Amino acid sequence: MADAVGASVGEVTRVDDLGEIERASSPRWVWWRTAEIYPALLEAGVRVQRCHDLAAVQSLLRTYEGEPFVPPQSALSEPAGSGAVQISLFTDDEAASKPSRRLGAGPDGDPAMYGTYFGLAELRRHYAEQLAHIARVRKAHPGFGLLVAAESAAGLAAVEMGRAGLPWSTEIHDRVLTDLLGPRPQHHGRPRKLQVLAEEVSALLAPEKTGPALQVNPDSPADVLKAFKRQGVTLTSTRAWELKEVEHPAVAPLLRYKELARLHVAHGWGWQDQWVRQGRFHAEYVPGGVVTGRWATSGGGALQIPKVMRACVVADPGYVLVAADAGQLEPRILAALSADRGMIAATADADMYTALARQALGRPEARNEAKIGLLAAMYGARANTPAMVALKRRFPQALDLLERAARTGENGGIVRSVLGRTCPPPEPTWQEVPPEQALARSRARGRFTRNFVIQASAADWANALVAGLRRRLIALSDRAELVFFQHDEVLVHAPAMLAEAVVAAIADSGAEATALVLGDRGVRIPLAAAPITSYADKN
DNA sequence: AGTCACAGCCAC
DNA sequence: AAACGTGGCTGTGACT
Repeated sequence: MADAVGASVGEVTRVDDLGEIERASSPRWVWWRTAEIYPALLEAGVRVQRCHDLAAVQSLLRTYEGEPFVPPQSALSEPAGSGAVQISLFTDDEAASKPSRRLGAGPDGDPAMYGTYFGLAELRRHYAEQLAHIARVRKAHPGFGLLVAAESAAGLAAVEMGRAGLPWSTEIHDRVLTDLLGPRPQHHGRPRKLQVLAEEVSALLAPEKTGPALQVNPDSPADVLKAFKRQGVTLTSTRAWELKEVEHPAVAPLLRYKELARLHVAHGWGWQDQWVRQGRFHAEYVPGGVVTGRWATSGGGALQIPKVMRACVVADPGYVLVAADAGQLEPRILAALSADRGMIAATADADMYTALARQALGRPEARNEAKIGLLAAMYGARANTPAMVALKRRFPQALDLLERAARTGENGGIVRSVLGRTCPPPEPTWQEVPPEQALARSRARGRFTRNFVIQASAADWANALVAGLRRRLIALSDRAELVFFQHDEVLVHAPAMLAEAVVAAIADSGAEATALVLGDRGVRIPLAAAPITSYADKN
């Protein structure tokens, strides 16, 4: 693989030379898409400190500046403090979908060594154009430069995380699955305990027939609805919360079946075969994969690991996992964005919801009402609970920010995160529907923009956290690795003797993210890091 | 045999 | 308690 990346145009730049340059000056490498280039560099042993991901930045700029310009896959580096641009170019024959010219055979006549002659000048022009655009955007949104840097850093962190993998004990995983489901079935098919539950459900819903074949397939909502109907129970869906309201002997085994079936199909042995190798769960992370700037994953479902499966995440012998999450990140972000003095004061409390309950409802024990009320306000609930009314009275500025974001969306406008990420505009034809649907669409758009300002700003903060933590971990040790990141929490796998240093690195990164993203607004975002052996031990 | 919308549940 | 934001993923069932 290393050979496939060491092509040249003009002056020769081999991957070894790239490593030399990186070690000597740690330039900001400029390239088209981190996910396409960086894995090969890591494979060749080159870890990069900084980059500018043109594709990622392009998508940040898209809602500010016209149509995207799509350059070929290439890379160049701009050494710090120098006007000269060192050029290297590496690509492989996956670039064949774009116009390319073969540069020559590799060491063994390997035809995989391709490159593009025309790409570099355009790439440099594109970079220059982006810098100019960024400078313009920064005049209105001073944080935008930070957003660009954090987004690019997140891309590097994501590739490194996917490569390192999350420590995953297949032994514990097998044990958890066997305890819950019975032994692994020989071929595919239901494990024993699932099969027993399925037969029980079927017998209770269709008692008139018996036999090896199921009369009711619990995986089929239509089947289940029909069966309940025959029993005189009318349901509008087979959702768990609706089934819980029903008194029928089949409900309990059906709910248990659904719970276990979910684990089996989504995180069972098949999942393990596909995604876990040599004790590591390797997922592919996609920073900015969500419109709000949150990360997504493609394959493996790393951002939806069920809580019961966290027991499978264990540190290697002699290592620890240092876990940290930002408690109640989104309401703290709301306090900062709105500069609501009462709500900012509440962020001093480790449990912000108790502080909100005390201030708005006069009862700290009403914590849960306050929590639900505020989350509902941030998500755009249709119903107005008493707690929401009380919150609005006590924290008018904060709730008003949400209302204004909603109005903007309802009117077809766009909103931005604190650092200047914009939400996508509505489709031009979004209101070309009957009037009653137009209103529903407008409301839905309002809920989206209402939530966007919070979720996207929280993602800004989290990306700044990841960028700072990555920088500190590189300085600390190659053996302290970021192995998991999920919206507002991080997991670092490190030698036990580095535990305290990692704890400090996380705390410092959190404080830095808060200062950089939210400025000096007096908002506190607690980020308590603690070394653990198993992810199940967190909190 | 592939594609797609939908239902439902997992995470935050 | 009810179904209100962002996603990924899987089986079903209708379709080509």
